[in-house]
Amino acid sequence: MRITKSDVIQTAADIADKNGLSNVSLKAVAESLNIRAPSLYNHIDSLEALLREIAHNGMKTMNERMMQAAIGKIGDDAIKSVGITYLNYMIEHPGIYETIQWATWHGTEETGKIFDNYLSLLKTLALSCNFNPMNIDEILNLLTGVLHGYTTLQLRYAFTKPDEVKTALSSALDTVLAGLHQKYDQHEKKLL
Amino acid sequence: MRITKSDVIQTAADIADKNGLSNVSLKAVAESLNIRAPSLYNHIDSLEALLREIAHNGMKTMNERMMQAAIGKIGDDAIKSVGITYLNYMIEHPGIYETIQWATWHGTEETGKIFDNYLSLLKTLALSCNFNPMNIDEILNLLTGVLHGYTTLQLRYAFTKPDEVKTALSSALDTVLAGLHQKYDQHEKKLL
DNA sequence: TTGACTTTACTAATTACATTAGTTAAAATA
DNA sequence: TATTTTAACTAATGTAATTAGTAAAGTCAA
Repeated sequence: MRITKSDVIQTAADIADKNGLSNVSLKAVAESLNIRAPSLYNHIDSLEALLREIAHNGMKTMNERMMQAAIGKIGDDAIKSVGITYLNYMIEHPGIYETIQWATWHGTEETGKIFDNYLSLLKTLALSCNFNPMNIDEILNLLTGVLHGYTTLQLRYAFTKPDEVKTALSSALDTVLAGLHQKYDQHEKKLL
Repeated sequence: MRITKSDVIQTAADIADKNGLSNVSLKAVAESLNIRAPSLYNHIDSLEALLREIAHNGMKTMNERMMQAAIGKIGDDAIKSVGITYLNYMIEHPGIYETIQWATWHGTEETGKIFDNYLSLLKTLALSCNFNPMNIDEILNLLTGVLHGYTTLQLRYAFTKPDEVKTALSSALDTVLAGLHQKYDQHEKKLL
C-alpha cells in the first residue's frame, strides 16, 4: 500500500505515454495510485519537478540502452545501431520523449549532465570512425542534430510503419556519415 | 482601445518570446492588453487554440522569410540560405519556436498544411540540386530533420554566439549535402 | 516492548486559472 | 435613425496545484 518516489515517476510516465504530456497532472497521477493528490508532495517537490524526473529517467534509460546497443561495435555500425535504439525508444515511449523535449526548455544542470553522458557515448563512437579528432565537436553537433530532428519529424509515421522508418533512419545516417567521411576522414596515419 | 484577434496573438507571442511558453496564460495576455481575461473569448476559442494560432502565425512567417531567402538562388546555395533563415527566426523568436514544437504534438490539419508549404519550398529547392527525383522524399526527410534537430540543439549557444552557430550550421549543411550528392546525384543526363 | 522519530497518508483551505453565462455599451451597417 | 453586431464587462463555476496541519503506521534504539 505504501508508495515510493519511483512509483510516482513510473505512473506519471505511463500516463504521458498513454495520454500525452498535457494529461499528466497530479490529480491523474494520484488517482492512478489510489491516493490523494496532496500526498504526492511526500515524494516530489512540484509538478514541474515531477516532469523533470520523468525526462531524466527517460534520458538515463535511453543512455543505458544506447550503450548496450553499441557494445561490440565500432565506427559507422555503432553509430547506426545507437540511432536505431534512439528511435525505438521514442516509438515505445512517445510521452516520455515529449517530456524530454519539454525538459530541453525547462531543464536544470542535472538535465545537462545526463545529456552530456549521451554526448560522451556518441563522441567515443565517433572517434572510432577515423574522423579527425580536431573536428569532433562539429561532427557531434551534426550527429545529435540529425538524430533528434529526424526521429522527431518521423515519429508520426513511426507507429504505423515502424520498419520503414527504421530503415529510412539507417539510410539517412549512412548519407550523413558519407558526408562526414568525405570531409573529416584522416587521410594520413600518424607514424610512430 | 478596441482589440483585434491579431493583437491577441501578437501579444501572446511576445509573452512567449520574453517569458517562455509556460508563462503564456489568458490572464497574462489580458493584462498586457488591459482587458479582462474573459474578453479574450471574443477573439479566440480557448488557450490551446491561441497557442496553435501563435504556432501557425510563426510557421507562416518563417515560410515567407524562407521563400524570400531562396529568391535568386538554386541548389546547395538556396538550401543553405533557407537554413540560415530558419535558424535566424528561431534565435529571434525562441518562444514562438517553442510553441511550434508544442504544435508538433498538439497540431491540427491546419498545422499540417502549413508544414506542407514548407516541405513544398524545400522540395523545389532540392530538385534544383540535380538529385534523382526518385529519392526526393528521403532527401527531404533528411534535410528537414537536420534543420530542426540541429537548430534546436544549438539554440542554447545561439544567443551568446550567433555568428559561430550560423557558420556551423552552414558547414553542417555542406556536409549533409555532400553526402546527399554522393548518394543521389543524377549521373546521366536524360537525352531528348 | 516501549518510546522517540520519521515517513506517508489524510482532510481542509487557498490560490490561480480557464471557461461559461448573462449583460451592456459602443461601433458598424442598413 | 434603427438595427445588428462586436467586444467589452461582472459574476459564477470548475479544475488543478499547492500549503498547512494532523494522524496513523513503520523504524529503530534503549
